[in-house]
Amino acid sequence: MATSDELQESTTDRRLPLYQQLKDLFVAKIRDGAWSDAAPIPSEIELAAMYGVAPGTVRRAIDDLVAARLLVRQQGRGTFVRDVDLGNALFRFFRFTDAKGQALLPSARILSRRETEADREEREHLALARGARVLRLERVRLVRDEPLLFEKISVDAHRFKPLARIEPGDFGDLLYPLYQAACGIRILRAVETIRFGTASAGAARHLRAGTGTPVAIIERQAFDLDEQATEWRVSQALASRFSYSVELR
Amino acid sequence: MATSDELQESTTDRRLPLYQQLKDLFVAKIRDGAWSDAAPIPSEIELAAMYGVAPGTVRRAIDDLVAARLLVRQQGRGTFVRDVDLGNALFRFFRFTDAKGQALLPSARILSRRETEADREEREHLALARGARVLRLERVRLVRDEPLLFEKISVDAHRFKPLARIEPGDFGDLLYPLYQAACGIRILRAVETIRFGTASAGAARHLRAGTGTPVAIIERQAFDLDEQATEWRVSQALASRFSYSVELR
DNA sequence: TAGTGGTCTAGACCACCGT
DNA sequence: CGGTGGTCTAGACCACTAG
Repeated sequence: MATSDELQESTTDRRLPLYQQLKDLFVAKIRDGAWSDAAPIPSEIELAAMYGVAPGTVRRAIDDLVAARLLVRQQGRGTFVRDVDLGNALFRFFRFTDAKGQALLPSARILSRRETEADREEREHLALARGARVLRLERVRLVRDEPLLFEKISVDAHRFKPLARIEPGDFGDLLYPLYQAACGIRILRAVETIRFGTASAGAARHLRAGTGTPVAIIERQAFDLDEQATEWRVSQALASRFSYSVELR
Repeated sequence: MATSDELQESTTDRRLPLYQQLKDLFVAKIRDGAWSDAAPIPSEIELAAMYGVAPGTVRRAIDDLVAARLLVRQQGRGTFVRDVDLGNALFRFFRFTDAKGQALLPSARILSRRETEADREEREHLALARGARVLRLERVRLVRDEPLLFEKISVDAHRFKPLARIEPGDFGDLLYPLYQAACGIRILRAVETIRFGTASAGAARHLRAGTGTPVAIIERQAFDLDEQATEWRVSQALASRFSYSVELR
């Protein structure tokens, strides 16, 4: 059972505002799985009593984590750890659309999985040391059984060790829910860069086109809830069928 | 001088939470220019007294408008209407990068300005009635004096009437600050769609390339602070030099 | 009906800014 | 120094959910 000393004993910086310390503590609970999405987290009044702070202070911390998409409130029911699977998790990062701008619903097939030493580019984009090992995936994504996207995905082999023990056929269509379920890693944010080029031999084969066919190249660096660079992805899509939609705020 | 009756008399729905009504009222003040970026808005305590609510309620409303990028707080100084010009206004919507992913700093040159009847596409993307008139701009954006982007921009001629009286040479490099200064219209949000095609005759000429040269086509629909579709923009960029970066959350 | 989050109040004290 | 926003407290009552 948590006590009112837990805040004092935790590693959070005591010079920070109380609600910040609470946030750090709550994020740790989510990361470590102490709070799961199975049941509501303790009520605001309980949390206030646990940590010896006013309910308004707890509320402020929870507000921030709701804004950061880590928690969801449900009036009358409680506050829950956000389920990554839930709702439109797909369309948060998958921005491909048809010619009319309508979102596409893709499926996925893993082509290969291999552990190897990280190359220079991977070390750079995953903040790894020389000699570190990565897990590399190749994947196609299909819409109505037509290949739309060829992806090369790299992650830190050490952090993603559980992934080596799961059959690629059981990965499912979405990797981020898998990362969370199998490795306890939550992707919160990503940066994508789009440019145009010509298809590599591998991409061309899997996209059923000739080498040198025009493609859109999408590079993605994804970050987890500790802001650590966690996944590096380079995708190719046939330029002739490429359409990508994004909201700027 | 505002009185405590102003909330009751305003058009905001009185069934809404108080802080929501305050937000609506504050947004109206910003839209109408009653609050400008020249001086701080009234202090939280003053606002609470003006409208007969608790300071915490005012604070909640201001918090939301800060999150929506309409206001900025400055501890010890006051709260200010956000200056669109300020800081990185450019890079909020301009997502073009060099080959290394570094943001590019473009200038702009207006090529033409013309008022005409809206075509079907413009009516659709600007929510205009048949027969409505639009102001059409053509523009090139340059990086180090090299043309990077050819843009066709359409806005409601009626709402943007002041723009017809300003010399295009005086428009400056950024349109959204101009929209605000000249027309009191603030762009808050935009949706962009990227695809791949071949250059139109006009675009090719201004990008110094042949007709049919591969280009990236970027369509943008921009919305103002009332969520009204306000600007419709179709841009073309040489595919060979196109690079576009965006953060997904 | 009991318990949850949602709204709102009415203060206190602190950190920061300009004068 | 006085005034601003930043943090924090300690309640009240309402709206919603589940049993």
